[in-house]
Amino acid sequence: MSALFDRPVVEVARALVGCRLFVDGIGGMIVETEAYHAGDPASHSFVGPRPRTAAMFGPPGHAYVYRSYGLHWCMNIVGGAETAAAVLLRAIAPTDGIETMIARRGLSDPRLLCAGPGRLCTALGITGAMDGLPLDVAPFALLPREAEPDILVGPRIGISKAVDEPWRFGMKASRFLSRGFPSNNKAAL
DNA sequence: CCGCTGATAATCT
DNA sequence: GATTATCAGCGGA
Repeated sequence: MSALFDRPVVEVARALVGCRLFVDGIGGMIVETEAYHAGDPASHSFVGPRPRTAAMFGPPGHAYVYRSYGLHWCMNIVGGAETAAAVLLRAIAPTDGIETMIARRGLSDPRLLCAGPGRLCTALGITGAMDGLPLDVAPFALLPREAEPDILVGPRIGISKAVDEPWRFGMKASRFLSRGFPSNNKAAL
């Protein structure tokens, strides 16, 4: 498939920063990601295939959508050289359909519309009904980035295993990150 | 700015 | 019964 996904998932996560994602034309630029795969104790795919995680074991370029803490949806882009690899979308810089996002989110601060995995799914209208769907077919659209941005690197957020792996990536110039990065970010890789 | 807490349901022990 | 790849609201520093 796409050469984008034919590399270690950590590199896929880095390469997705700056790409653009739309659902029914609503979305913006991906500015924060995290990498997971089947050899990673923090990954949903670590314990092998389950009904919930079937999409992670499916083809690259598809969505893996799951419910988090009982109330939020979170979306991954499946892909990477490892088994059952996927990239969690943690933040998007909104560009298109901002009025719709404001209505769905119930607030107008543009910096908080898509700053977090649950928030961006609400803003873009992503639900479990989209689990497993291909991202190159409507309602989805995934566009390559135009230039390689400066990237921030840090440990992943909200996990209790493999907490020191520097597999979280962010766009340095973005004001739309879900949280800050460690100040001494050496582009480890 | 920071930390605490409740909400809520699939999955696991 | 406990845990979880979270968020919003609150109160205190």
